[in-house]
Amino acid sequence: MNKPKLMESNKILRTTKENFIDLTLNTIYKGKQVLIFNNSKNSSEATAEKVAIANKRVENKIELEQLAQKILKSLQTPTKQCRRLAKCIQKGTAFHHSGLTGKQRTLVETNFKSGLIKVISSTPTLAAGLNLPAYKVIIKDYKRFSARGMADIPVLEFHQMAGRAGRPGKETIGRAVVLVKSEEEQDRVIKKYIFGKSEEIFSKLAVEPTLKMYLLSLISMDMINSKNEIKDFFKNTLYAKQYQDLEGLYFNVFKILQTLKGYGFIDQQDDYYRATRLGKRVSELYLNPDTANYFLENLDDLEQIFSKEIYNEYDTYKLIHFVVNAIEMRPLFRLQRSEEDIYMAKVSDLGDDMVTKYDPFEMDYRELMQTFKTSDILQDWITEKSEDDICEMYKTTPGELNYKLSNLDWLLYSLEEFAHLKKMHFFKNVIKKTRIRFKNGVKEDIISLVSIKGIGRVRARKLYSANIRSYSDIKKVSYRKLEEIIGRSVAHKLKQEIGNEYTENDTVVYQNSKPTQIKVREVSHEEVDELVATHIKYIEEEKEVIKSAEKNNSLLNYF
DNA sequence: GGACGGTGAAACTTCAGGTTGCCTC
DNA sequence: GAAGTTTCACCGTCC
Repeated sequence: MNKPKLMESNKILRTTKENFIDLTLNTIYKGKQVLIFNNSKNSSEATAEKVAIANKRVENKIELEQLAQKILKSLQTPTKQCRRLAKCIQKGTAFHHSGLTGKQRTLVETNFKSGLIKVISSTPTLAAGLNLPAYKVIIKDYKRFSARGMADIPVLEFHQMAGRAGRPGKETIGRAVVLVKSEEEQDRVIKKYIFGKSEEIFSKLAVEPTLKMYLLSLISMDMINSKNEIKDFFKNTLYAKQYQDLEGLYFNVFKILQTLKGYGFIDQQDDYYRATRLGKRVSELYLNPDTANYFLENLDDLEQIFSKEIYNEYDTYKLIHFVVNAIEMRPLFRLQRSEEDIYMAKVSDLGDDMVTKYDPFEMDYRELMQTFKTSDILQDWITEKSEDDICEMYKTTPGELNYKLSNLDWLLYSLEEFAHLKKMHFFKNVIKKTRIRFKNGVKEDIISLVSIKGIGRVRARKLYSANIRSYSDIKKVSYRKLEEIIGRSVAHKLKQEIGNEYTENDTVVYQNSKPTQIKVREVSHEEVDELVATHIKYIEEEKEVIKSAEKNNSLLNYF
C-alpha cells in the first residue's frame, strides 16, 4: 500500500489526487466544517459527491441516515437530484444551490449549523444572503461563464465568499483558500482579490422598469405628490449624486409619470399627482406597471377564450403562455440545443394562435421559443407529470420549477384581482381554479379531491381512478376499500377528518355518541353532493356577512 | 458473418441567482 | 475554460 504523502507547503495529508478533497478531509477530520464554492450547480453536486466518496470517517451515521430519508421524502416522488443529495448526506456532505426545494435547502442549512453536516459544496447562493459560516472556505472556482467566455468574478463577490470563513463568537480564526494552477495565477489572484479595490456600486434608478415601479409606489403611498416634492426626492438620490445629470433624470421621471397616467394608474390635477384605485392595487401587488397594463389591456381577449361553456387544456395553455410573457417570469427556462427544432416548429404552429403575438422589436426569437418551453413545463405540471419526469425531460430541477410556480401563482392572483375589479366573475373563477391546479399539480377533474386535507395529487388520482370522485364518495366508501387505495394510516386520518368512522361492515359510529352500531341509510351520490353544496354555500354566505360587517366596523354587532 | 457489448477518443453542450401577493392550516 | 454528456469508431466475443 502507498504511504500517504504530505504537501510540502502546509502539511496537508494527501490521500487523493485532488487538492480540494484533501483540504476538505483534513479539516473535517479535525472536527471542523468546510464550505466549498463552485461556479455551477453541476459542479457543486460533483464536488460534494467526490468528497462524500473519499470520506472514510463518517460520524453520526444514524442521524445522517435519518436526514437522508427526510431529503428523499421532501417531494412526493424523489428526483434524481434528491437521490444524489441523500447519498451525499449519508456521508456528512451536502450540496446547495437554487435547484433544491426550499425544504431541502432549510434541511441542509439547519443541519450544517447544528454540526451534523460537515461539508457544503455550493454555488454562490450561500455567500449572498445566508448566515452560514464555517472554519474553512474553499473557493474552487473564481471564474464564471459569461457572454464573453470565462470571466473573473467581481472582487465584492470574492470577499462575500471568503468572508464566510471563521465563526464569530465560536472560533478565533478562519481560513479561506482559493485554488489556482500556477504561481503566475497565484500572484494575479492575490493582487486582484486580496490587495485590489472592490468594484464601485452604481445606482440602478436610471433603469426604466425600476423607476416606474418606485414612482408608482411612492405616489400611491402619498410620499411624494407634487412636482416639487418629486424633484426634491430625486435630487437626493444616489443616482443624482453619481451622474450629476438632474435635468436628464427629471425628464425621465416626468416621461414615466405620463406613461403611468396613460395606463390609468395615476391622476394629475395641475402639479399634483395621485394614485387611482387601480394604481394603488397595482402597487400593492408589487407588479411592474407595464405588466399590469399588459394584463389589463388583454383581459377582454382572455375572457373571450373562456366564455364558451366548455374550455379545454389548450385554452388553459393560452392563459399560461399569456402570463409567461410577463417580465416577472424572467429568466425563462433555458432552451437546450436539442430542443431548438421542436420549439421552432411549435412557434410556427401555435405562435399566431396565442394572445401575445411575437414582436421582434420586443423579444428575440430564442426568448420566444423559451416562452413556449416554459409554458410546456408548467402545463405538464398541471397535467400530472411527475416532478422527476419533468426535471429529466426538460433538464431542470425541482427548485427552479417551484420558483417558477410560485411566481406564476402570484401573477395569476394579480390577474384574478383585475378580473374581480372588472367584474368578470366567470373568468375570475377560471383563474381561481387554475391556481388550485398549479398549487397541487393536478388536472381539473380532481380539484375537489385535493382540497381535502391529507390528499395530494397522487392520492387524489388513485381515488379518482377507483371511482371515488367527491367528498361524499369518500364518506360512503368502506374503510377497507379506502385502505386498499391509499394505505391504512391515511385512510384512518381521512375518515377522522370527515368526522365519522366506518366499521368494516360499512356501518357508522357517530362521534360524540354512544358506540352503538347504526345501519347506514342508502343515500344517492346526488343527494349527498347536494347536501355538501348547501353546506359550502352556507359557509360562503357566512363569510360574506362577516366581510361586510368588518367593512362597516360592525363585527361586534354581528356576533 | 452478424449481432452485441465494452472502451475510449472526439465532438458537442452547458454553465449563478430568487424581491414581490394573499390565504389557510 | 472546463466539466459533463453524447456520439461514433473500433475491437473482441459469442452464437
